[in-house]
Order: sequence, then structure tokens, then C-alpha cells
Amino acid sequence: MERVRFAPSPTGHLHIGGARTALFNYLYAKRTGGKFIVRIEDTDLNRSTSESESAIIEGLKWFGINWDEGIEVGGPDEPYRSTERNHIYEPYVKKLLDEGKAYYCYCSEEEIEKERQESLSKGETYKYSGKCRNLTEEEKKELEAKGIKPVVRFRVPDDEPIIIDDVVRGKVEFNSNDIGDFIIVKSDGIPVYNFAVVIDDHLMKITTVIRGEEHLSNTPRQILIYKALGFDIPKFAHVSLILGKDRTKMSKRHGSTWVEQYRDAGYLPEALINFLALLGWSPEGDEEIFSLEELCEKFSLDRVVKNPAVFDIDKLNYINGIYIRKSSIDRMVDLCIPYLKNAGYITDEFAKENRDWITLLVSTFRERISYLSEIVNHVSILFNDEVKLEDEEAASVLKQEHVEGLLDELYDLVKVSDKLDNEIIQNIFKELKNRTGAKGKSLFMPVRVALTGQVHGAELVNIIELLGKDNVLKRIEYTKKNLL
RNA sequence: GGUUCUAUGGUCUAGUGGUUAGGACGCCGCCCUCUCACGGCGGUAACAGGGGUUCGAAUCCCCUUAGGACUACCA
Repeated sequence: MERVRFAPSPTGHLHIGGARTALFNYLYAKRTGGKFIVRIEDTDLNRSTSESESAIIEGLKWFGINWDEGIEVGGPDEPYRSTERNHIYEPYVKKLLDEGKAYYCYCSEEEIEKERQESLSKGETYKYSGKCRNLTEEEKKELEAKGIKPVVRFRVPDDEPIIIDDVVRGKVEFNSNDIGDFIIVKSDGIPVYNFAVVIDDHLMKITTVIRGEEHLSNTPRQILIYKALGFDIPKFAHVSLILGKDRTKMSKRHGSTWVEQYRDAGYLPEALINFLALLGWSPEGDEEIFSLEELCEKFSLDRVVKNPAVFDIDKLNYINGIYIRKSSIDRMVDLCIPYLKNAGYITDEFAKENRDWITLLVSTFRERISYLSEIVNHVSILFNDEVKLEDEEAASVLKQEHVEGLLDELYDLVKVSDKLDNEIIQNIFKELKNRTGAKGKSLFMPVRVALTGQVHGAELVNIIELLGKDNVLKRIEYTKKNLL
């Protein structure tokens, strides 16, 4: 059975790239009937925070990506946070030390940094000198007496080819000569990520490691550890990165990079998932719109491409728009209310008492937005009491000769009806047409401009219904007085 | 600099030796329509360059170029 995992380090929000990695792992597990594990790799004490841990977990939950074993849900390999697994790593470090496959190193960071700078200035690649490789017991005692806390370094074997048979990239070959003895346990006794992942993945019986390409160059180090410990090496699948418009790794400079930011802007989780799935993976047919369930059935690592993908917000907007339009109106209303509230257009109380009105508003405007927060831009025309002419074109519509008479008739018609609903408004337009002889554009446009100040916009009948009788009358008065 | 990955329209991609190089986003046009949007239809646009291999290369090999990742007591 396949066992895969997502092992984020809690040093920030759930990044869009991390989300895709998690998604691919999840989809692969579902597709193969395997298990998906979520583990927190918090070996970096300085940068890890519990806030980001929960942010990441919340992000996954928001997507509807759940896991079979791991943090919060538990499982056979508890705990699922590496800082709590120190006692688990210890024996493996000891084993390596005892077998001479690792050794204590007392070099100071300053010393190492100096060596690094030197080789850098000479244009060489830095490799640890191996100075502490063969320290005698006496020398170690002496160094320790000075109070130096050693790190543990892995003794990298000479001239050993390391071949990764990557599921998505094919064979990738490294040579151990290019790798210096690297640190596996920091001086504070905490193992370094590269070491902890190996132990964790092994103990959790991970069969396929699906992760971002940024880890590809770490993989030889990890394979060396697998070999030294006599562990079976899992399959690796390195998925290429998501790039910004300038083709560098997506970062803050490129705009929103956290899933939280997309959620807040009003992107739907299923849309983001659909979009992310299409970044680096493609389905077999021409169809592109898939639910999470459908993706679970279709996903396959064979169809993951090697080349990096540029994050295209236009396409995301397109996909999100599709989901906004096809979701239940009730859900959209619930999701839009916070934006309307935030903009100061409605209150909680109003929302409770006027659900039908908000429903009409959302269904009127949802076909013109690509993300939910955009709705506030469109509805502003309903809430400003004064009609503002948008441009010259709008002004010229009102300058037509028949407009004043048209507005007078409209005023009368609205005034005598006790309420305005869709049918009544339709009838008012019919009657208006009879009385004035105006039809089509010359009938509707002046009304639209008189009421909204714009020559374009949503279904006019809906706008009138949303405005309501009083507002319509007020606006006609205002327009006649100020804009004609 | 070193190690390593990548290369089909502006973007995401299909394609695994013989295709009029397919789809999607974007853009443009038409239709629908009071307008805009939605929707429908149509169009625009690509195999980075150079060498091979082959009867035949987007597809296989090499070089060049361009871009990316890594190069920490970070992950």
C-alpha cells in the first residue's frame, strides 16, 4: 500500500506551492487507495511557531484535504511533530556514531564561515574540510572541557555515485565527492531536517516522497543516510516549482502567495484546488473543471510534468468565476455577507432580516465577479444616494430630448405602484414604452443612467428591484434636478 | 562559481519518430442583449538556436543559449 506524506515546517503560512504539494500527495493517496500522513517538521526552533502550524493545518482543512494519520488526528507513529520525536532520533545518531559513519565536530560557526568565504573567493565550491573527522578521545575531551558543544557530522563516503530514480524527473545522478560532511545534529542536540525526515519517513513507512523540486539537491544527502542506516529507500517524486510572472520562485513580490490571502479575497477552495491541480499536472481529455473527488479518480504521477509553471492569476480568476456561478446561491450569499459588511453596506442585523434582498443582490452580481470581494465594487451604485455620472457617454444619454418626459412618466408609474417586484417592473417598462413611444436602447439606457449614473451594468430590472420604490423615486428626483 | 533541473503560442498544457501540432486562459471578432458581464460561436498565436541519428524529427543524441533550484548548526 502506498503511504505518502506532507511534512511542512511551520515557519510561515501555507504557501501556494506547499498547498499544491499537499494536494498532489493527497490525490495520489486517494487514487492509489493509500494513506496520507501530515507531519510537522519543526526542527528549526528559531523559526517554527505554533501560529504557523495552525495556519497550515487550517489551510489544509479549508481545502477539504484531510489526512489519515498525523498531527491532530493521531496514528501509529505518534508524535507527529519532530521536536517531540527527539528520543526517537537519538538511537540512530548513536548507531551512526558507533559505526564511525558520523562524528563529532567542534569547529565553530565562525571558523566554518571563514573557510566558506575563502573557498568562495577562490571560486571553489565549499566543502567541509573534514578537520574533526579523526579526533582522538583525548582531543575530544579537551575540546569539550573548553565548553564547546559539538555538532554531529555525517561522514560522506568517497566517490560514490548516488542515483535518484525520480518518478517525475527520471534518473538524476550525483556524486558524493560534491558533498561535504554535513551536519545531522545541531549543537543544541536537535537533528537537522535532512536527518529527521529520513528517520521519520522510514519509521512512518513512507513509500513515495512527493515534494517540491527545491528538495532535489537535498536528496543525495538523505539517500546517504538511508544507506548508512540500512533503510529501504523510498521512491521520490520531485514536483517542479510554481513561479511568479518573472519566472522566479513565487514569493511576496509576486503578490499573494499564501492560500489565506486567496481565501480572504474570496477565492473558493474548490476553485483553487482545481487551478493548482492543473499546474504541473494535466488530465487526459480536454475537460479542465474538476471537483476534488473527480481529481482523486483522475490524478496520476505519470502525468505530472517536469517543467516549472508560472502562476497565472487570469486563469485562476476564470476558474473561480465558474465555481462562483455554479455554486448554490445560498452558499454564495453566506460567503458574500462578510464582504458587504466590511464595506459598511450592511450590518449583521440587516443581513438576518433581509436575506431575500441579499440573495437577489448576490445572484444579480455574481456573474460579473471572479472573486467574492469584488462584489463590493459592483454594488456600490446601490448605496450611494447621489447619482454620479460615470463619464461623458453617460451624460450624453441624459441629454437626449425625450429623457425628461420619460423620467416623469417613470416617476408616476413607480409612485402609483405599492411595491416593486420583477413582474411589476416589467409591466412598468411596458407601460412606459406605450406612453412615450421609446423602446429598446432609448427606453432602457436613460433609466439606467438616471438611476446608476453608468451606461453599463447588471440587469436593470434587478437593479430597480434592489433599489426599491423609495430610492428609485429619490434618484429620479435627484437626476432631474441635478443632471438634466 | 559549483552541483543539478528545465525548455511547445504571452500563460497552463496535449503530444513519446510520420498530426493541417490539439485543448484551456488571455486577447480580438460575431451572436445573445438596453449596456456591461455571463453564455455560445469563430479567430489570433508555439515546437529557443545549431549540429547530428533517421527515408522521416516537437519527439532520440550532442553543443549553445536562456531560465530555475540548491549551495546554512533553514526547510
